[in-house]
Amino acid sequence: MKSADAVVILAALAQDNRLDVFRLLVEAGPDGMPAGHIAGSLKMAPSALTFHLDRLRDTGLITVRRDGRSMIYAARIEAMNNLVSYLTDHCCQGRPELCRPTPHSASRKLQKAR
Amino acid sequence: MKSADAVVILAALAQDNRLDVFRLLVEAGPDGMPAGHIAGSLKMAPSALTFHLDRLRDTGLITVRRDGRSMIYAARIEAMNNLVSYLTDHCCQGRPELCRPTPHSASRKLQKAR
DNA sequence: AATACATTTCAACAATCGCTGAAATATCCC
DNA sequence: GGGATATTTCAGCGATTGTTGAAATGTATT
Repeated sequence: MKSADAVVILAALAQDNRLDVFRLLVEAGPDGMPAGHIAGSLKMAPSALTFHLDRLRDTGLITVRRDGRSMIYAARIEAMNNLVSYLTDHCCQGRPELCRPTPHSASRKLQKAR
Repeated sequence: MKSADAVVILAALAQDNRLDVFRLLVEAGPDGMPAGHIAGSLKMAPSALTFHLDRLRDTGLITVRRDGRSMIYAARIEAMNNLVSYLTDHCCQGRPELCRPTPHSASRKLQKAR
C-alpha cells in the first residue's frame, strides 16, 4: 500500500459519522446490513448516509449489493488490515512492536468460532 | 481511547503533507528534527509546515522542544500505538488477527468468519 | 545595539466538506 | 398499472481546510 492510498483510507475514517458507520458494519459481520438499518441505528438522514457510504465505498472499506429494495452494505476487513499494516510498517521506526502492542488492551482470547 | 479521539488522530494523519511529516519524524527517531530540516526535506513553505505541525501536535502525535533558534519536533510512537490498538479493538469483529496479522500467524490460513 | 537566522502569526483566498430537503429512481405488492 | 417502500441524486448552504505571502516574534552572533 502506498502513502497516497493510506491518506485516502484515513480520510474516509476521519469523520465521526463515517467511523460509526464502519464500526457498525464491522459488528454486523460479513452479511452486512441494509442502509435503512444503518440510518435508523445511527439516526442519520438517508441522503447524508448515502454521502458517507459512497466515500467509504470509494476507498474499498465497504462493499454493497442489492437485495430487493434494500442496499446491503458490509465492511471489508481486508481494507482495515491493509491500513493497519501500512501504519505498523511505516510509522514505527522499523520496530512494529512499538505500535503493535501485545494483546493486553485487546479482548483477551475471545475464542470465537474459527 | 474513545471514538472521538480516534477521529481526531485519523484526521491529523489524513493529509498527504502531514502523513509525510509524521513518517519523516518517525524515521528521525526519538531525537526528532528541527522544523527547518522538515521543510527542506519535504519542500514545504515554512508557514504551511507550522500549520500542519500544529495539527499533529494538537492530537499528541508529535512533541516539540526548543533548541536555540530551532524548534525540534519528534514523533510520539505511543500515540500511533494507541491508534492501532483502537483500530484493531473496534474494527475487527473481536478478532484482532483479522486486521493485525502477527508475523507468526501471517502464513496461517484465514478462515471465513460466519 | 544591530544584524542575521529560525520559526510562527495573521489575513486573505479557493477548494472541499458535511448537511438539509426536495425530487428522482428502483423495487415490491396489490 | 398504481401505490408504498428503500435508497439515491441533486442543488444549495455555511463551515472547515490547506495554501500563500507579508509581517511579527524569538534567539544567536558580533
